Amino acid sequence: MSARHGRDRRPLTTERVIHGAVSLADEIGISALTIRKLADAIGVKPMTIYHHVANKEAIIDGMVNQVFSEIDLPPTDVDWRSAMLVRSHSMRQVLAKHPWASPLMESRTTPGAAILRHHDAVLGCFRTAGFSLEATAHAYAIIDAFLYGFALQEATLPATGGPKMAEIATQIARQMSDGYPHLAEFTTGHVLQPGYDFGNEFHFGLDLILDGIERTTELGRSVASTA
Amino acid sequence: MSARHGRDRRPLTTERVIHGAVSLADEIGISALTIRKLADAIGVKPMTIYHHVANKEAIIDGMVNQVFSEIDLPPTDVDWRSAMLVRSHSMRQVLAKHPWASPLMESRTTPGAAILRHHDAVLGCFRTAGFSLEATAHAYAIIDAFLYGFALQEATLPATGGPKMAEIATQIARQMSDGYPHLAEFTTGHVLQPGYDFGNEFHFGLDLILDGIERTTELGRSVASTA
DNA sequence: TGCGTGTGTCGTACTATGTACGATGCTGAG
DNA sequence: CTCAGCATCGTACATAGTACGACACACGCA
Repeated sequence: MSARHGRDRRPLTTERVIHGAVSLADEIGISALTIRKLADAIGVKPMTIYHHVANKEAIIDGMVNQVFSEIDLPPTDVDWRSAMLVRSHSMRQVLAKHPWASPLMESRTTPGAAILRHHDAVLGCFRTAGFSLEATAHAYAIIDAFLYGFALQEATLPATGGPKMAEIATQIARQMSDGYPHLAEFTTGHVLQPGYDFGNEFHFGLDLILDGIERTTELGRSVASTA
Repeated sequence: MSARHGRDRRPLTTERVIHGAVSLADEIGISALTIRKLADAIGVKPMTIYHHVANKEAIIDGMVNQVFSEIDLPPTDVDWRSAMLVRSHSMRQVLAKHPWASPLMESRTTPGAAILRHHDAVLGCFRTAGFSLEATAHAYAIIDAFLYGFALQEATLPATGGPKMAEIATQIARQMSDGYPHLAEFTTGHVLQPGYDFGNEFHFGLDLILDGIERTTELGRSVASTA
């Protein structure tokens, strides 16, 4: 604890501000992240922070950049599908660790180095595999839409499988049994079942999308259409 | 203008508060939406609002509920794929009209009637088409992940195709031509090309996903695998 | 007709937040 | 030892959400 809040003799750096902000946001959420609490967490007074960042927006920019830096880049020594599996799973993991990040990742107008490096690596993965620019755009757009959207959904789950969720859902289910029959059926018959884990939907969805991309890039090969 | 800010003799209602909040958020963004500005917009003093809603959170809840109510439900008189096309395109349109909504749609812990009705209708669409509960969960999860994620990406585009975007992108491209070669290539060779429109990725992605779902539900039929 | 009652509206004010401004203290070069 | 520069901080202001109580007006009843 004293390490956490203790005064550090070394001068504060921008990195320490950003790292502290990310950690604090992980704990209390981004909406509760205030300059004063952040100052407390890193052991300085509020105004000290402004000697290292221009304003709170710059802190958010730095936080997003750090999140990107935590995502594994697609490996260059395997086929594109394996590479995208690696980076997608890594991205899901990172976004689950920082639930506040998903809505911010795409909304930064001043991207940092880690963001540019990440996008460059993903684009390079597709291009190296022989994707046209258009096919690359298609693939990148749908994969990232899925990743961000899934992270958004996953971020709101109250500790998947927790007992409190079951209790709440049961309560809700009772009220909606008439009026929302399908919702009631789905909740009691699937979501509240013992083995249910929303996270499993990730693998299904990602495989489906990668399958689809693979198919569209195989136009020259002998592939049966679904007609 | 006098209609906009003029005092309305009829008593204020919760609906007027919510509608005003949605309109104002569309104009100035959700982060700039304050109680005082909202009060101005609907022609009352700030504290009057609190006679009709408990707090700002309740306003957000109501706003999300209204957004859901604007989304067309999947029609019940066509096949599931056509029905999902209708509701997906409607959802995309609504989320594009309310760019602030995407991050909030899935984060409400107290869903309103329109939200429940919407989810019930979508679940019913799949169940009526013969989807198992598990297949329904798969389909719903991946489709909504894509819809939310795409809306998130689309929300940040600075007026797709606008001239300002091209200027900015060109400036960025110059700086990143060394260090981010693929990003530079992609930007100048595709994004900045005349006919480019990110919105087109929506149809590609949605079709790919619906194709994939269709395939997984056709296990009994004669479909050639990609082996 | 006059009067209380309740409902919708508002004025004031308190707390929390981002952050501008200038003061203070420490550190290293001469 | 001195002093200049920089990291740190104290104070203060504008704006945010909203608690509390006052006010106005319409309406049922004597």
